[in-house]
Order: sequence, then C-alpha cells, then structure tokens
Amino acid sequence: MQKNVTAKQVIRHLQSAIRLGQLNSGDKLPSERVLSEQLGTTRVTIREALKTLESDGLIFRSNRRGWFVNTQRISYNPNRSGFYMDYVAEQGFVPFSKQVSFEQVSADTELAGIFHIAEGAPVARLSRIRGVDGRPVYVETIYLNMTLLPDILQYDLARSVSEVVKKHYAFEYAANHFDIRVGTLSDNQSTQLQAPLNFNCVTISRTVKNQHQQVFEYDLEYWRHDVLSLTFSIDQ
Amino acid sequence: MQKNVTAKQVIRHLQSAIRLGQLNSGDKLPSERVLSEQLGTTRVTIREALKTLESDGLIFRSNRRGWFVNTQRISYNPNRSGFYMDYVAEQGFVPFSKQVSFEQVSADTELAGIFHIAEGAPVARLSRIRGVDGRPVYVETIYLNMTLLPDILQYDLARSVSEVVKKHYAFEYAANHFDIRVGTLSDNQSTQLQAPLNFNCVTISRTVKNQHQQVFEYDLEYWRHDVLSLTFSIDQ
DNA sequence: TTATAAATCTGGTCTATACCAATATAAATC
DNA sequence: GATTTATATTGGTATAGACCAGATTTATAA
Repeated sequence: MQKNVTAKQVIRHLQSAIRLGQLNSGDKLPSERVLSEQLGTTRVTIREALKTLESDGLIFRSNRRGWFVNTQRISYNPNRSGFYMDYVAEQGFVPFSKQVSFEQVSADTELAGIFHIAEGAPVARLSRIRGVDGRPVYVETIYLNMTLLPDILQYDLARSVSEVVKKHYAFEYAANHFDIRVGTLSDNQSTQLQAPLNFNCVTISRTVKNQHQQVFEYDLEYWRHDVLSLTFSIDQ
Repeated sequence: MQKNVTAKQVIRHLQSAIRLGQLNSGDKLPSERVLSEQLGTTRVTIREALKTLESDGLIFRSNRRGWFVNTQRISYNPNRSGFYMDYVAEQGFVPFSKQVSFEQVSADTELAGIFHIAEGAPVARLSRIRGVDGRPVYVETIYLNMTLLPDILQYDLARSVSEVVKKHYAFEYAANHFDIRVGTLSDNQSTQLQAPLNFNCVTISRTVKNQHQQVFEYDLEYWRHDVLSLTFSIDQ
C-alpha cells in the first residue's frame, strides 16, 4: 500500500532545508520534476507546496527559469520621502528602475473623478518597472494632473517625481490617501514582472493632495505579493 | 480535434455572469463539477479560475460548502479609532466579534523585544475572531504589556481594547507602527476562518506607543486576502 | 571566434481520475 | 414534531500523464 505524500510534508522538508542552510538565498531549487522524484510525489503536489512557500516569501520563481530561495522581503514605506534607489539600496538590495513610457493622455471617467477635472482633460501618465537584484518586483503607473502641473512632460521624472513637483511647482505632498488590497496581475503586468498569468499581487493606490487640498497625483503600484513588506508609522 | 478550455475563458465567463447580474451578491455558484460539465473542462481548470476570481475579491468560498458571489470588500482603516462593530456596520455589513481567549502569558524573546521588557514578564493576550454577515474574515491576537497595564485582565475588552486603556490608564494611542504583508494562514487559523489549508492572508502587525513613547500594545491580524481593502490617510 | 541552429530543460497549463472529510440533505426513528 | 441516522453533495487533496512556450544549453556552421 502506498501512502500519499502531502504538500505539508513537502513544505516542511523545504522549510528545514532552507533553515539548515542546505539552500541559501539566491540558490536555485531542484526542478519540480526532480523534486517530485526525490520526494516520491507528483508535480502537482510539489507545486502546491512551492506556491505556499512563495506566498510566505521564502522562495520566488522566475518564469520558466526555476524556483529560487528568496532574500528577506523588501521593506517599503509607501509614505516615504526620498528616492526609491537609495531607499532600497539601504537594505542591501541592488535596485533598478526602468521607465516604460511617459506621455499625455485624456482623463477617463475614473481619472476625472479622482482629479476633479472634466473628462478628456490632459493628464500625464508615467509608467515604470522597478526591481531589485535584477528581477522586477513591481510595476507602477503615475498619473499627474496637468491642469495643476502644466508642462510636466518636459521634465525628466526618471529619478523622482516628487523632487520635480516640489522644486518646479512648489507643491507639498500634504496628504496621502491609500487603498491597499490583494489582487491578480493583468496579462501585461505578468509579462513585465516575469510572472505567470493571474499571479497574486498587492495593489497600492495612492492619491496625493498639495497644500491647497488639490489632488495632483494618483499612483497605482502592483507588487509581486511574495517580496513586499509594507512598513510605516502614523503619529497622532 | 478538441480545443482545450482555458482558465481565462472560465474567468471571463463567470466575470460577465456576475456583471450581467445572472449571479448576485451572496448567490451560490454552481458546484465545481457542474461548472466543469457546463463549460466543457475539468475541475482543475475550474478551480484555477475560481481561485483567480477569489483573489480579485469577486467570489469567496466557505470550506466544503461552496463558492459564493462576494459583496464589496470591507474597507478597513488599521489606524481607526472607534469600534469595529460600528465601523463595519456603517458599510452595510452585519458584523460579529467572538472572543476566543483572554489570559496572562509570559513574554517570549519576541514579545520581550517588542515591549522592552524581560523575558518571562507578564503579558496579557487577547484572541478573537471577527467577521461579517455570518462569515469569519480575520483572526486577531492582541498583546498588552502588563508592566504598563497592571490589572488589565480584570476588564472586559470584548467591545474595545482602546476604550479601556484610554479610560482606566490615561494612555493615548500616540504612535502606531505597521507592518503589512501577504502570507498564508496557519492550520489553526484556517479552521477558525473556515478556509482551506495554506490559504492566503494579509498579515497586519501593529505596535502602539503611548504619549510617553512606551510600547504598550502589539496586535497581529490575519485577514482572508479576498475580503480586505485597507484604506487610510496620512497627513503631513 | 563568433554567430546560428538544434536539442534540452523548465515551469505553465491542460485532461482524466480517485478518494477523503466536512457539510447539507433526506430518511428513519423516537 | 423533534431527534437521530444514513445518504448524497461539495470542496480539498492526491496520482498520472500530456503538451506547450520560453529559457538555457549544446552542437553546428560561418
């Protein structure tokens, strides 16, 4: 009589392998087929276990390349001031940021509502991919209210949006409103983040008001769910 | 030649059924077996699609009872002041809160570090399950520093912890530090939330300081990932 | 040596089937 | 009618195998 090998057993096995240092940060795990042979089970069960370890942030995958042992999660303060590059580098990661597009678009119903402008009014849209240690971890789209920020398109926002807005328009980041939830990546985003279809993500939406209570910025960030640790403080 | 039915097709089919009102909030979906027959595919593919819709918050499941169309997510401000019951009721939900335990424990290494107390020092631990419309949505464990809050065990904290702390100890909730990440539920938590093993959750950890910069409270919340929308503002 | 093409490996996504455990329902009993 | 017991249903978790597409490596040709 053959006894089923459960995902739980596989999870424990890999957890202890990582804990004991048989597998170290950045190491590639054996392929799913090899693991299923070694542990006497099927790929389906192995994948079930791998997905759990992924959600716990212990391992991550790169599309069709393999599974790897994760470093610690990226600690990210959504309310930070300062540059992404510096912020992440302080944690020992090697960050990169790649601007995908920066263009003018017309406000749809949603954007018009957020910015309190007419539909069709000009909005600047900046799209970029950011990552650490050579792997992309989140995609971001930033909308800027061109009614309040005319000529914003002529600036280089690659390094920092807030820097430009503060310097050239004398806007303060006076109030931030956040909405954070779990979701799944779109097909486009999956490709950009080298993730499979319908991959789980953390969605961070942020609207920013200046010192005059005007909404001038709206950000949408989609993070791989397995790499992120949101940390922030609120004093009262 | 038979063409495979993809999860994407199933997702679109169910999305439009919900959008068109063929399925309404609270409705039970057909069983996985029925769906797989109707759509000409296997349960595996159906489940793949259902899990995606679940992560997007469109549907939810109750262990071995079935899949149901979700209402909108619970908008939850982790920094709120006020009562959970009132807070959630305002959004049209019928909330419930069930205290599981309230007892004194000894600080382990982690708690000792958080509260800046000696290992073994007394800590009060309150555990409860909270939900809406009859279904549990998160489990919470609250640790209270009994070095700062002696005799806290004699109070009834079922309604509100902060109310008691403010009233009887004159503590203010001066500073909150948050850490939010995705993870998976423990076996215990899965049972409590009527979720399958290794179910995805959002973990919210929160440490609270009083007006004297003393850490007196440490909360751990584990939310079903499919019901939560964190919303909060930070003014500067 | 370099560029190109072929073979291989890997995860991604299906089909098909099976059995278990908790739940809900129907039937039998008090 | 209320309670208990048996049955059917449902999701949860396995086995086994297949083919695809992208990434990597190896072999081949320029």
